[in-house]
Amino acid sequence: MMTQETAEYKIKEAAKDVFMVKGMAGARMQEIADKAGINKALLHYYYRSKELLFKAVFEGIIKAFIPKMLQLFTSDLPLEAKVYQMADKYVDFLSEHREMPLFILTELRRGPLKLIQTLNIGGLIDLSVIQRQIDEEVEKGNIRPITAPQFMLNFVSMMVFPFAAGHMFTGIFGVSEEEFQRIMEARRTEVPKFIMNALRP
Amino acid sequence: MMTQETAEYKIKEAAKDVFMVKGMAGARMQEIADKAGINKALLHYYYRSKELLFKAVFEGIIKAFIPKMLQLFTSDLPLEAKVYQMADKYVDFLSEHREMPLFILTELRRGPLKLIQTLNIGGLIDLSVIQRQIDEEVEKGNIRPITAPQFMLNFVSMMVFPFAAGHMFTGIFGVSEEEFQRIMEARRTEVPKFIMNALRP
DNA sequence: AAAAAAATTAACCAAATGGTTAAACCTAAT
DNA sequence: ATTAGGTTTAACCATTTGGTTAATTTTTTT
Repeated sequence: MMTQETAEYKIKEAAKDVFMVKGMAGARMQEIADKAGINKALLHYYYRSKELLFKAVFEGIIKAFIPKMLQLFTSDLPLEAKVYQMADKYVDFLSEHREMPLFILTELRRGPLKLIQTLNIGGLIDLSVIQRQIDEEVEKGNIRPITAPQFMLNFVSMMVFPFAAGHMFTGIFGVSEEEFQRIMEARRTEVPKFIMNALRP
Repeated sequence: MMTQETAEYKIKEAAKDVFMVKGMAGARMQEIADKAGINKALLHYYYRSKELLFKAVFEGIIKAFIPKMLQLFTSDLPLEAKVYQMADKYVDFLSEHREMPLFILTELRRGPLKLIQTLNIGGLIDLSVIQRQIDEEVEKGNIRPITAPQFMLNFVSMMVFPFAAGHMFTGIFGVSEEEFQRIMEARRTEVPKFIMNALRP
């Protein structure tokens, strides 16, 4: 069944596509209109300006993606399970939306930090939850100590960066598309294993 | 002592600054001219077009950065030493040029893959060198097996991503600028340790 | 010092681009 | 059928932007 064939929806989808690979600055309203199969004026009818359209798209993406992840992170699953589940979700999501990471990172550089801060997720992701969890495991002698920020950075880096660097990776190392996908798929379990190994006392 | 106060040089420096944070699409020739303290026409006098100017800048950056790294990677230092030295170089370089990663990644997405391939570094970085090195250590019982691509991805991810995501990181977790720097500095040794731990049999 | 060459600028130009307007077109209520 | 409201479009408009030109200034050569 078709998902909302309304013009407004088609515009937003087209905009998402274009913004995603060209970025705000590189995107052209005309291209979005073409891709949506409608007139350029209609863009402005539904979304007043490029800025607003972008904001709508960006907000949607951020809202759908980041909170889910961060919330999982601060859940109270056991550390190891959490790592495995998160990796799973990351690979699922990012395989589907490969240019999301690069898009978010680039656009975050110029402004919408306010947005992200306004967006409930801002400022106050509680790293202390993870830190406590780590400390507990350390106490029990299950893992060696690590600070929450370093832990987070390591994990998120290994999950997200390969997708952000996909082009470079395939380009420089001459890795084929299929092989790239296979490698990413493997990371679903390889990264958690890698991390848990690293944490062994 | 002043480094080359010639107009041509000042232009390239200004261009580097502007391109670096705004990207090719977002950069404005006027802004570059202003920043260089010269007339806009002079940009075209030295570098014919925006595209050419960008290419000059981009090429310079890529040429200075990537090959050095990759070459170190394929050197025949012992694996552990290599990891430590690379991490060192990464932190040195990226602390100095924080927006380099994001810049390269974004711009690589739209075209200059040819450039990177032309640029000797392309296509044929020999992962087999590392793979062999890994295999040797495995043979000796020093580390557990891992494929070279996964190893590379893990390492490069942990080194580069935090810089690419600097804005997001400080924004979302409310980490201060100084703290961010301290954390990055710590990674100079934390990441190598983390990796070597993970590889312990 | 004069001439030649190189560097630099102010004033323009054409194309691209975000945005607007007024008219046409549908669709649902009256 | 007519009207009213929302939807869609073609044609425009103003601004921005990369790029050019012709003249001026500075530097180098003779």
